[in-house]
Amino acid sequence: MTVEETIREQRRAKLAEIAGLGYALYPHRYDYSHELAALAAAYGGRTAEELEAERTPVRVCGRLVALRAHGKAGFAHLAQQGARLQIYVRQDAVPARDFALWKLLDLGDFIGVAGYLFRTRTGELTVHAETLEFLAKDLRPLPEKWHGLQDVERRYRQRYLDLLVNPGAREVFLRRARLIEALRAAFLARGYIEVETPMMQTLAGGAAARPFTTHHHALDLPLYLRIAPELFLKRLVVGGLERVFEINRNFRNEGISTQHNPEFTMLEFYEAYSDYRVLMDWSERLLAEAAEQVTGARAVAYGGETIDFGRCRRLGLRAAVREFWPGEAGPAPSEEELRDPRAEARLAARYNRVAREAPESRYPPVEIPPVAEPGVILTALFEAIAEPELRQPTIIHDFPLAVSPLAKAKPDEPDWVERFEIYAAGMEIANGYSELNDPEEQRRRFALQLERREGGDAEAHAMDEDYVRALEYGMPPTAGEGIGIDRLAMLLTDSASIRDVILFPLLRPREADVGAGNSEPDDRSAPAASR
RNA sequence: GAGGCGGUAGCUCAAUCGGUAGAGCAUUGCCCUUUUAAGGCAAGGGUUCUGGGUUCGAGUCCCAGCCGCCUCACCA
Repeated sequence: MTVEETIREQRRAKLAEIAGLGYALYPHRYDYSHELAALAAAYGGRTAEELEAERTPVRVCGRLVALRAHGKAGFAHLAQQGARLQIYVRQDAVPARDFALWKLLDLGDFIGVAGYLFRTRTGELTVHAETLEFLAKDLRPLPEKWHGLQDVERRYRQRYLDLLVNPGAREVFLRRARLIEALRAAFLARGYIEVETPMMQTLAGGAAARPFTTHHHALDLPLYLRIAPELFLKRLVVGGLERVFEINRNFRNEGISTQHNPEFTMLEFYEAYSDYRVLMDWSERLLAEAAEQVTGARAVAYGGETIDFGRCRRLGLRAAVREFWPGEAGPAPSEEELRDPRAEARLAARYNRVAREAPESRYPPVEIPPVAEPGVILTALFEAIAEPELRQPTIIHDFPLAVSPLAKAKPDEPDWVERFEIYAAGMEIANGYSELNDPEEQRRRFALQLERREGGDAEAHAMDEDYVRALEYGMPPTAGEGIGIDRLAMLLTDSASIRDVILFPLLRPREADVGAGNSEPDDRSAPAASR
């Protein structure tokens, strides 16, 4: 028998003994007078003398997270909602039955304690127990008490343990919750309404990505998990919901990395009668305020850097290529060169010669297709050269039309669109544009995508006839944007991996864990769905 | 998908050049009525990720596999 099995047997035996004392093993409730945090807030300032004079009666409950028995007495700490409180149990102050229970308690068990407040010799606010209730048993040993749970894999697979023993993990997810709360409040204050659009779609549109496929039995209908809510949200703008936002999951059937999880949370929003300039201004304020509300400051520490959301630089895409052009690849291209679509392949070739020689792949080579629409190669150059260098919050604006099938063209430059992306710490965290609302033009753009799709590009957009029809009913000038919540959460929690800000990131299931947690097989999901 | 690194007791970690797998916490027993990493005495606990191979001898070296992490590719 392993140590763990031994402990489980021992604790089951203790559970039987607890039953023998007459306690319910899984009672239904405990009526407490204070949550632990509230109790500390209310009485944390009282002196020992005041507490002694008041003898304030309290009823508290929580999980035992520290246990120091001293024979005929003992101390323990209860934990509840992240707060801790010490209790003091002595044989001559509690009923004999409760003291027998005390002797049978293990770390991890849940109990309720009624007693009065006092301060110990060392000054700690403590409940002097007068009665104990048994609430629930922990049959398995908790991870070690001061190193916590270090194994990264187990932290992800058994997040409950991570949350239980690593205070930092709890803080990350509290911050994530505060971030979403702050963003939601900001949109509601701006007159937006929150909506939910289909996660299962018959056609996965709104982004360039490979979708997951699924199937509806009753309708015998193949379905895709959405890669973006964009086309549905804009249908709502057509329908007169002129300021809408959605915070929800997108699913993209692509690689996993420190910045990519197959399901991720996106805040996407659209407002009528605005353009991308309005959204650039608004996004800047939104990010600064969110950073401040979540972390207390606009400048946040991230991986040894300080990312200051209080200042957001703006840079054209072409200007960014010029600014970060590697010196080894010769002089940076001129503005005119960058405006010339025919020069793109030549510039990329010049860059690639350096990229291939650069140490440690600092500069990844870019692909140069034999025929490319204007701006495609330039965008690839931008991503290779500039993106990793954009450490401070930066708005990159104006993108090639060829990589933006849903964005409105710039009036003075038909091959370019009114689009921007926001970068911080080398990551793309937002993408917005003036929405294309000309149905004929949209149909042409879809047709171009269709050609690419037929040419083997699995990520090219499909034709969405209903979306074009919606546009034909008329969509006001509109601007829209998506903000990657997970990546923003990474920045605001100083997390190096997206998995650290997603409670249950996707991992390959292990045989021992099949049927548990997020690796649950399909056939077991049916009863849950019918609840 | 490719490359690099890792997997030792329930947890956190050791183990020299290939030579008897250890420690702390946790667990069990005894003592202990103001401790807080409580303390003292004693005890139990190992498929060294899995399967092969080399060797007198493998946690250590070699091969294959599994899982994870990092980098790259794809992407947001």
